[in-house]
Amino acid sequence: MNLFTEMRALVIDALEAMQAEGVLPDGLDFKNVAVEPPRDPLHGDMATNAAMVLAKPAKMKPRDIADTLAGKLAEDARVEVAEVAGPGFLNMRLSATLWQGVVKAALEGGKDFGRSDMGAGKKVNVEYVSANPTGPLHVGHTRGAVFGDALASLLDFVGYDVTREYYINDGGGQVDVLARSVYLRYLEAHGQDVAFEDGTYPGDYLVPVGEALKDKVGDAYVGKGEDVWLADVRLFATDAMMDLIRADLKALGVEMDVFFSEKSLYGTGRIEGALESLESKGLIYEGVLEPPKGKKPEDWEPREQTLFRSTDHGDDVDRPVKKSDGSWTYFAPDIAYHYDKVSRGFDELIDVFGADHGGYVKRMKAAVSALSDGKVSLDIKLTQLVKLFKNGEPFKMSKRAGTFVTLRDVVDQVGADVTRFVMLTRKNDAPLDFDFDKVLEQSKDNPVFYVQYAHARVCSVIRKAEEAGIAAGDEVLSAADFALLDHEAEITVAKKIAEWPRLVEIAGRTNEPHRVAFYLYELASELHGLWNKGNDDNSLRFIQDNVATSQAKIALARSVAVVISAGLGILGVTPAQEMR
RNA sequence: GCACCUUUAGCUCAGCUGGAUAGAGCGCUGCCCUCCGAAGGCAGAGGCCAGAGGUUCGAAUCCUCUAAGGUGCGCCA
Repeated sequence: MNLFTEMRALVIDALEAMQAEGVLPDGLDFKNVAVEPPRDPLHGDMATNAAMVLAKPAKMKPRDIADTLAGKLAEDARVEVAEVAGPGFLNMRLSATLWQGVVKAALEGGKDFGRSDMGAGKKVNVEYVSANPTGPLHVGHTRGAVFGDALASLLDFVGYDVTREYYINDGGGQVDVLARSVYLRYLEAHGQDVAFEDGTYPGDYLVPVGEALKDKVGDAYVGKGEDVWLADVRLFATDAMMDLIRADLKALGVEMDVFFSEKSLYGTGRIEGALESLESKGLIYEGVLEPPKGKKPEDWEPREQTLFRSTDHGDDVDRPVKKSDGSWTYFAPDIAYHYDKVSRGFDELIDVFGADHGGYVKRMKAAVSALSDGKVSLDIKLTQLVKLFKNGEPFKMSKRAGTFVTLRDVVDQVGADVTRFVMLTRKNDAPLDFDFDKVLEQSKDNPVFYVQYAHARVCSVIRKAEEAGIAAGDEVLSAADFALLDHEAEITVAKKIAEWPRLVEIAGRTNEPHRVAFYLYELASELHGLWNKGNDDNSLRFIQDNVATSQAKIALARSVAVVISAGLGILGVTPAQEMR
């Protein structure tokens, strides 16, 4: 139930009636007619731009349209006042009954209040994290993980059929490096002194992997050449790393539906198949690329390569799919992977990358556009850097100094809930400051606390009410006499709740889960505001002498908690029952 | 050199995919607690929405150009 779409329908009905009466000409396009909350609440509860949008095509003055429309709208019981203002805005003030009904709807809807069928069950694939399986996840991955996961939940909430997916880069050279590094740890486990040279991973996290390898194969690989052990150790090591990564993700509350292995594309004809598809469209050719201007690599030599004509689909230059020695570039399996996603019947694809992969956006979009003949859309969301702080001081990460911060470090120190919420308090493409101390602060400065506190306060009210012998279960509350919620301050809160169904649709349409976090902050602020008014005005306190009045007021508070809980659910955060 | 992202109050950031007098928190100024709901509350000051053009009834939002910062740019994935 979205009150704004409901009222928009009413406006459209009225406009059509005006057409039937000959007041408005036929053949008008109502697409741009919007019903929105006005910026200034003094203007009313909802405003429509209908008169201004239609003035030109109808060859009429905005005010003439608006006057007639206002008269029609005022006939509806839900509309208290409809008046024309400014350049032709039509402001509506809606009846208290309508807002009181929102409270009831929220209570009855529970965690599903605001759920939408906007996505119409379309299949969408959200790919995120996709970190190389060479070590534990770090802070940058954490943001991508939280963002992707919240986005997936959000899309589910607005009616998409969502698949959460992780692409394992286990096909390239870096897993050989991993295997060699594990081999060194393996030798170490056998008591040998080893040196970690450039091009190996010296991290401690491989020590147990080396030991586990020793447990598995004994000394079979000691003193042997790579031809004997590399393939086996590579598999062993990537499996171990994926176990580690899966555990890291789980600690953060992220669970994938699909782990897709890059390796599975090799030697199975799948890369060839994807490229054949492009070739059949005439998008593959042999050619020589121009060197990048300005900054010319010193060892640049023109050479002929197999190229993908991505410029036909919006890219700036064509991209190589084969190296000069004939092997695939990293882009080729990427194409094959997205071809696979298209083949699996997804209507929409979303990739979540770190901002350092911004350069791949156009070529991936070009590939998906070419592979699906423009039928499947690909949206790529880039997550910007996370800057770490401790006590307000920048915290520099350095692998050598041992101050490299992993996902696990963050979750262990501040918890998954706080981590997730904070990571969503910025737009994905804006840099994020993360201060280990501030995020745990229990004050109004801290949005995590502020929202959690609002939820906890409601829980506390309900506990107190029940102690006082007032029934306050959801079933009882949904049957409360909502007409008792007649104070302006209470209606204001109800109006904020009414925005929730609209908000999630906007957030879903723009693929921006941070909007949920900001909304929750505003909603929490409304509750705290009402609470504070109770300090001055006893009649605004939730628990009153009269049971029916109490139940109505508690129902309002509870409806706030319900929406906070649903919102936090989308963000993957557990609502707090009490603050400790 | 090119592409993408960013630029909004002193600071950190929202801003509904074009709407009315651009918002929030912090900070600042001034009020408000003997107690019953102050881990606070109320009020106020603070803006050339980086700059310049354009599109239209209407622009922080869309287009072009410029400036500053960031990320990338063929045998690394």
